[in-house]
Amino acid sequence: MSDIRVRFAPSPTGHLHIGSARTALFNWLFARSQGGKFILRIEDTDRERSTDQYIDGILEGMRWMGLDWDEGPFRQTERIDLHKKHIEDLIKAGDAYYCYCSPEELDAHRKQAMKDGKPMRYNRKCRELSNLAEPAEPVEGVAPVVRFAMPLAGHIVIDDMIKGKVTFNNEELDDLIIARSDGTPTYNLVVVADDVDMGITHVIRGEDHLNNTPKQAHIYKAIASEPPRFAHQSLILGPDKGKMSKRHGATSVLDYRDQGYLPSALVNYLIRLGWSHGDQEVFTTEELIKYFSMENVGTSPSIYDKDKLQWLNAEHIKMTPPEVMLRHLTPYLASEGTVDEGWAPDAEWFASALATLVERAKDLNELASSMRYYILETVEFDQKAKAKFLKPETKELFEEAVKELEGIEDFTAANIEESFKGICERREIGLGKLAQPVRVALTGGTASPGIFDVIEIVGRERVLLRLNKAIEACGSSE
RNA sequence: GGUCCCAUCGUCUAGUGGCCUAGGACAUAGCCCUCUCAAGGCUAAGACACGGGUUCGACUCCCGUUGGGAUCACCA
Repeated sequence: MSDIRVRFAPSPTGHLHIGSARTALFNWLFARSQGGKFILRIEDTDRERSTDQYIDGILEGMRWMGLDWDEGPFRQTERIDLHKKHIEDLIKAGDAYYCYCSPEELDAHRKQAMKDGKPMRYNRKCRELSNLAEPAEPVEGVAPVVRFAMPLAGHIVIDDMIKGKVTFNNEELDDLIIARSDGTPTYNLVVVADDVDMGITHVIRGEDHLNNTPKQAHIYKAIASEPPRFAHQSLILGPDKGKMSKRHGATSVLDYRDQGYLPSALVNYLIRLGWSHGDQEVFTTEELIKYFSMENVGTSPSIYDKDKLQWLNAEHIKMTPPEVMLRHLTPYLASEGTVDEGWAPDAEWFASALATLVERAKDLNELASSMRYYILETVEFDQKAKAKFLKPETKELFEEAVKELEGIEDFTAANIEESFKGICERREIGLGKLAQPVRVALTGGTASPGIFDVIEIVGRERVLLRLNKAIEACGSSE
């Protein structure tokens, strides 16, 4: 056990984005590998855009990925009194001041600064007016915001666990708003206050927050606390090196679930984007916990590569034990109505059926649809396959196969193979001439696991039933 | 534009001054295996952005250039 405490703090203004999920994962792994605590906090201070529906989605996504939290979920909006107290204290201490500048005024300043090629910072008009000791003269009819008074000179060094030492000049830092004119606190105050209050020791987040860090570090100091350690991970980019967006693939974690990805595969992929352990590519989540270390986190942004994710998914499908796979696969089967949620097949049968399928499935949707011909009573023929293989002249072949299969004593793949090879020898045809039509008869299509395995797994009774249906489908020669 | 970050095959990366003729993986191409589809095996092609230093010696350290990214809200 250690005193390490990290947090994941999503804002519920959208789905659990793949990039946020990666941040959550880094935090979670750091906590789990160091014996620390992982805390979930919902940053819902943006009342306009936050919804409970998004919160539910985020929690669902995290549960699906297996990112369990030790404390929370806390909601920032429930902690608003604490935040307000901090703001009052800051004002009293002279670290913050009221600002009566109107949004229009500010906007005009920004535009002018942009035009002049100057930094777009607040001009600190009200700070000078208030001289920090006394509040600025209230302006009639204007509800003020509260700004944090940044140091005007000197510099601050952030010793980032990933990026190393990053230096910022204090004069570059803006007097950011910590309370809106309606009195509600804003993000930069709230994160710091909550992180202090929750005893967060390490802040691991996306690189897009790096520029906020010096400002927050000063707020930490002002509310009498040492800043935590920071670790800023690089971002995930789309294939065009721009921001990862829907054009590049799914951005919501739950979409990956729906597309048939195994959570362990997504986790594996996401962590390998910017972290490595020698030449190893495939990791179980347990291995990740064992090997994860901040030192091996990369510094450069990485591009999302769907192909590699897909490959990893296939690898994870191959290595997931049957009993775990059953749990993951059932919802996909159930959504097609193939089985119901409580499906409990014979464990041995399921394991051998799965073993034949696992080598050829890229995702769980594919796996489920192949599984159907093992589960259902009969199959529907693919029209093209039927036209090509279920011909009148095939009838006779099927009839012989039926007779042979009826005669096999021990209905195993090996015996079935022997018997089928006998048919082919007698008829002087290649195995393919027999296997393909039978494959269509049993699976409905032209691609499947080895035909002898299929026959064994489907079982004699259903095989004969389907073969006879196929004979009917062959029609008669005319 | 200011500030900050980043820079090895198309992509993810190994590499911490000599082990580098730069390794692995995905993707690509060819071959093998084969009852279909996969999986698998083998092989091929493919990178240190550029320019200066430092050093006996730079992919590795320093500086600059170029290129990419992030950020600059009464959003988080």
